[in-house]
Amino acid sequence: MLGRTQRCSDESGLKKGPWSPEEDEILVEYIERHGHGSWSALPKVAGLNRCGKSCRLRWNNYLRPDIKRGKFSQQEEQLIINLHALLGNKWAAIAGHLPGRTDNEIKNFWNTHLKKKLIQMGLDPITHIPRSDHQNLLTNLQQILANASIFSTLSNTCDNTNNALRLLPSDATQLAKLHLLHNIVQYNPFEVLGLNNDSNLQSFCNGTSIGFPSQNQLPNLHNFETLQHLNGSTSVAHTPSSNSVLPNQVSASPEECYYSTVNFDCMDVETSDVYWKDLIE
DNA sequence: AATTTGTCCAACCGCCTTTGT
DNA sequence: AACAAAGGCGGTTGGACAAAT
Repeated sequence: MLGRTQRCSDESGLKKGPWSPEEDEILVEYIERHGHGSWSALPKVAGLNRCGKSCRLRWNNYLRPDIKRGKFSQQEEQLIINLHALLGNKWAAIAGHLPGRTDNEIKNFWNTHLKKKLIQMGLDPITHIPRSDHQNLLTNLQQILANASIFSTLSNTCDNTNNALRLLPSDATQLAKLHLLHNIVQYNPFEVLGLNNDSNLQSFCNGTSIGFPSQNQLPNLHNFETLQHLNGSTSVAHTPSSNSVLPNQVSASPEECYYSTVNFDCMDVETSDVYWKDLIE
């Protein structure tokens, strides 16, 4: 409805722009004493020449006592990337999982740091999957092969009690190849290869299908069940191939964790299966 | 030293949703 | 059910500052 929300700028004489220390003091003092109550009424009763919306923003993004300041930690960075892969640009929802951080702060951090980081890694910052345009194909290839190398190293040095995370070097290479194939054809490679049902996949794994690797050359697809399950059970708009077996989450730092299956091992309790399941439900 | 370019982030804008009448 | 007001959210902007030329 046109004009339903009165804009701050429409209200004559109300101050705009940066807040002065005096204004901050008035706002903080008022809210500490009375709570914010109705934001639209607050400026008048508190004695501020601002619109309510501006006061709410100032309080929520800057003056609130529980706001955490300073650099984002590696864990926070990782969490933002993973949450963004699941939720997209739902900054408020993402902020809900990072105590002390505001949606504005996270949004700014994403736009100035994380987005560029993903692009540098050859990943689409919206979908979190490798970019498939021609300009990025070679970058992708290099990236994927590098990933394969580090992934296999990581797999072999991982905690031996976690068998699900152990991959042979050839598995990692094979995974990289599949990943690349996925990029090129822009479809789920298992679908393209006719491996999207159990019996075909079984024959693929047994090496009875023509021209493809035998069982011991395949990555342990079981590792991706969690993500596959999550992708399949949500309507997240940013998951172009919802039944893809390839993970679409990336680590905050390439040198640390390459795929989310490994990330689960690197991250704290918040990244457990139950956590993610609850999150998207 | 002066100018240009790039980066960061607080704050604004406009749209959508929720709530109250 | 219809409407209006308020709250909430995501996209964008513009000014301050730093780095590069």
